[in-house]
Amino acid sequence: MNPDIPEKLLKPYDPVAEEAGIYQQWEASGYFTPENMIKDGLTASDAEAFTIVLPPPNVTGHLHMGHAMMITVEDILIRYKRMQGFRTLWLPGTDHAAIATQSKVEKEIQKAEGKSRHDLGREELLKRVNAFAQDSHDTIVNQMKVMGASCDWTREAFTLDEIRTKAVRTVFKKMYDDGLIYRSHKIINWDPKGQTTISDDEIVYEPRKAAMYTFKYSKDFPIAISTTRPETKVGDTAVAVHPDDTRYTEYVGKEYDVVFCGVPIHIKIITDEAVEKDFGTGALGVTPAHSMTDWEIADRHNLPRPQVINEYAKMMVGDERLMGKKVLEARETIVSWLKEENLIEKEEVLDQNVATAERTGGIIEPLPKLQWFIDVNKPFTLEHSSLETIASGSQTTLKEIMRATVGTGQIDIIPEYFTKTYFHWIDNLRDWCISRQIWYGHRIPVWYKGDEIYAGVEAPKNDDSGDEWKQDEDTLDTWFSSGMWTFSTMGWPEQTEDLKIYHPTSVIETGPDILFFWIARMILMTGYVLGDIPFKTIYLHGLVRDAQGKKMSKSLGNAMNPLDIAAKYGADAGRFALIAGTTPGTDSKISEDKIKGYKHFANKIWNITRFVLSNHDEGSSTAVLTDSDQALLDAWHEVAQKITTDLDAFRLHIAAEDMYQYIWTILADKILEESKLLLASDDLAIKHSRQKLLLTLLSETITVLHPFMPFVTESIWEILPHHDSLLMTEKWPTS
RNA sequence: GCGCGAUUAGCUCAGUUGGUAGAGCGGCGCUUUUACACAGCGAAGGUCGGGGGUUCAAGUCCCUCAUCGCGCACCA
Repeated sequence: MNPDIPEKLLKPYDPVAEEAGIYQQWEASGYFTPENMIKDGLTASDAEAFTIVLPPPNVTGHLHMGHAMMITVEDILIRYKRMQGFRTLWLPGTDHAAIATQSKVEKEIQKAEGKSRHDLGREELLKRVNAFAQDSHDTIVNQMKVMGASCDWTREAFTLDEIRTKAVRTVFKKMYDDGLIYRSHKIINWDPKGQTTISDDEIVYEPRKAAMYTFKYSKDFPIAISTTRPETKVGDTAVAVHPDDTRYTEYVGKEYDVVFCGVPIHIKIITDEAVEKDFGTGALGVTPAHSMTDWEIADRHNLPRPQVINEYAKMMVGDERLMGKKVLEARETIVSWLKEENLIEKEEVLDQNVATAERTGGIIEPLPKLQWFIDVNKPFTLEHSSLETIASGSQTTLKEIMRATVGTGQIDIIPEYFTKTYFHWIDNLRDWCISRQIWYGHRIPVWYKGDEIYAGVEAPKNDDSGDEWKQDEDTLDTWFSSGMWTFSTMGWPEQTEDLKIYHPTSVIETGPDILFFWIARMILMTGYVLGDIPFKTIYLHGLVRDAQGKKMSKSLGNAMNPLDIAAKYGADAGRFALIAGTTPGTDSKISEDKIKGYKHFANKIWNITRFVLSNHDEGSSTAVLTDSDQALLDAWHEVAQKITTDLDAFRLHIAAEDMYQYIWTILADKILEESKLLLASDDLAIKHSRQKLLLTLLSETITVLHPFMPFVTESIWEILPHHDSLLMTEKWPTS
């Protein structure tokens, strides 16, 4: 045995013993920061930039396998491009995640101390949330390092820090001045559990059985209506029928006064296209204040919109039977009243989707409220535009910006078929409600004094009049600040070098579940603020499911922690398992068996190294390859070229598979096996040629494998002869 | 209701522009041979969901049906 072989190479590969030390070396080198690569001549100073901003994980706890997938894909792309000589920046950060974080902390406090946020007060609650967020942040950063993420930690950002706050306020003011942000009293999605408004996208529909009652408001009322929510009927101001529905023509335009369970209501019979003739009786009891569709009908017919349900989902009209009752109790009361009065014509059970709040699970109660909105359809002038289909100085809308940039070659979505889903969403997009009645987040930068309103980056100065400016109590939807992530992370509104060099970013990589929440909003924000795209390619990975195909979740107890995987099988094995056999946009299953298989792969490479090094002679370095050895090297180069092509086309899974195949079945099973004979040859030319070939193949294969399995490859690199530098900064072997 | 995806070996999945079906895991048999039993060698295993069409040629393109999943809309 060659005496130069390090002790550790004689044993099976031990990832746990290697990985932490390797990461420290990388970090200490400073080469995650592209400027340091340039300073040391490892990247050309005029190299083209390649940038990814990390989708900031929510500071709500720790990372799960979905994050692990995201980090793996991004780190592969980043390490690949860095080795190819690009000026490569991976910019990390975390998201304060407003409602998600606050509701999590509120739950914990409620559980541990039995206190609500109102018992604590704004200041104390924020203190607690901040402490929790800091804790989560530290956990998350540690997890990312364990996974080998080569991000530039010197540039780390937080959606709620000082620089990002300035960016948020600057954009808010600009939109406000352009009339794109407006305050209006209109119907919104109210979450009675979280005591806040939420946007349409934060609603999750849950299928349920519901009783639908068909009845008349009173014995004398001519038309029967159907509803699953009789308690809202005290807020009705009209009955609408389809204009083509001849059954009710004689009543259209007439008005009726009735007393409905003690509440006097005034009903006008109207026609509206929104009504479906075939549903129920074909007549719709219009409750403007508590139904989105009905609100719009009321708009068209100028109907009154009395609010009858309050923010606690309790009745706010009627006598003692209704007033102050929860909606479900009120429903029972009204149903029994209808029965007593003999007004019910039909009672049936139907399937219905109940709107619930994504974060709290509360049942959404649509009600009118004074809130802030972004107008997605209002024309404005886009002063400076780099967008291909919108000229500088021309009129456009936010919706148009979102539409014009995708699918035109400026922004590509991978997989491509998600482009359709994206457009479908835009077609149905309504104004975006951005105010939230929670405390953790960016407070709305608007101040009030009497009838005066001031929107600005800083609070207005108080004068001597004694009246003080008061800031709006609400905070902004968390996606308002994450929508600015690609440029707020680079220091905007300052005109920084980073913005010039690294923006627009190259790739955004995330799950399809936040295509609308986040991706679309980044396109909106960046188009509006910079007149540019935020990224060129959207890479959507699929959901990571457990071995049975179930969604991983804490409550199911099937969640895997990336840290446990790394401790058991090594981060490399976990990374490889997340890529191999998966395809963008498609859900994948992962099991410990699969990960174990790739731990074996890491060990295989380790053993190949042992064989190559223990058969190596220094004298071989100047050897000339024999024709057959040269042919083997050429064959590898073809494989490497194909892997390069696949990486460029974001076919990471194919590249990974080819790498695995080549190393195991070609390099180990064939080349190493036949080498045993050749290395025993007395012909030094043959022997040295083979030695040189083996060392070359080993160096080059671990170089190409490095983006996928950075730890084991770096570990091997440092024990190969003549290598003082880090593999991480090595040049990619193909053009 | 509209749209999107999936359906390939026992299991998990690849298969880029149409050119004689692939991998991993598992199972089976053999092998302790200058790396590796976290291994090697070998064989087995698929009418690529059903049906129809285009083509010299279809897992791949078109139509249709079925099952599963997802998104959007409706949700009176």
